[in-house]
Amino acid sequence: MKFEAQLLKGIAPVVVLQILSRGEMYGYELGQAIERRSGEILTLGKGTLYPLLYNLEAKKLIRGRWEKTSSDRKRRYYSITSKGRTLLAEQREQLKELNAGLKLVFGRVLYPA
Amino acid sequence: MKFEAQLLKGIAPVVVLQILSRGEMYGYELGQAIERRSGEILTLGKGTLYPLLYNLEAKKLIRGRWEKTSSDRKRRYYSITSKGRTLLAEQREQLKELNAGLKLVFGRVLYPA
DNA sequence: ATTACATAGTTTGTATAACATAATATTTGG
DNA sequence: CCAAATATTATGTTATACAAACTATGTAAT
Repeated sequence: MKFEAQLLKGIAPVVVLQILSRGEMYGYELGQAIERRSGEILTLGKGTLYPLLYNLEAKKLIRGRWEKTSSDRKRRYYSITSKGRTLLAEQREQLKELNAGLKLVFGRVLYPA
Repeated sequence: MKFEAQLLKGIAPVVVLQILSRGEMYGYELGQAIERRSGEILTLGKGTLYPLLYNLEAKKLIRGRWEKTSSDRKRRYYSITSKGRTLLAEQREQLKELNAGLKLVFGRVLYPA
């Protein structure tokens, strides 16, 4: 689906960026937050979430730092970068457009009056 | 993203089923219809659309038949099956749910009051 | 008439998203 | 002490969506 498909397949990264835009978080916490903040509708398996985080970090959209809790429990905290914020803003625009397109196709069925 | 991801990656099939639910169409026509009915927002490349149609037909969600126009121009017309309608109804429900989840995550940013 | 463009469909190869699963290791509750 | 929850890493699989190349016909313009 043209550039919109990129967004569709890329819905997970946008959600991650959106959640991180509110503040720093570590992977496991982020996974929980996605579930909680979406009303238990969105869920990212760890096999999806962690590789995604590595990928976003490699692209410099987020930045990670290690922290040790009481006695050696290691956590990697991620925060969104300015590059990440820029992309997030763009993707939200595209999400809006996609929404408009779906609304046209599915009409009242999907978006009741 | 759990079962929702299936839907996300599977947005193309749902769109195809939705459009076909209004009446029979052939591949090329369907491609045009998707663009037109989505306000030029959604686009399926032929490298995506045709293989998708073969796949949907193999799953008996749509049914195809050949037709020849004036002088040997061949077209394959597709219509949705009852199995396809059942799936479409289910997927629309999931699309609705997904929408609810995204609304919670992105709030006013994406869905202005 | 020839060129060019739109129509119509098939096929191949590629990138990568999302997933399940297994492995490793720590913390907390019963 | 054992089980469950926490926390991260790594491997392998499936399927999407895509571009691009290919075949072929219909039509409009030059």
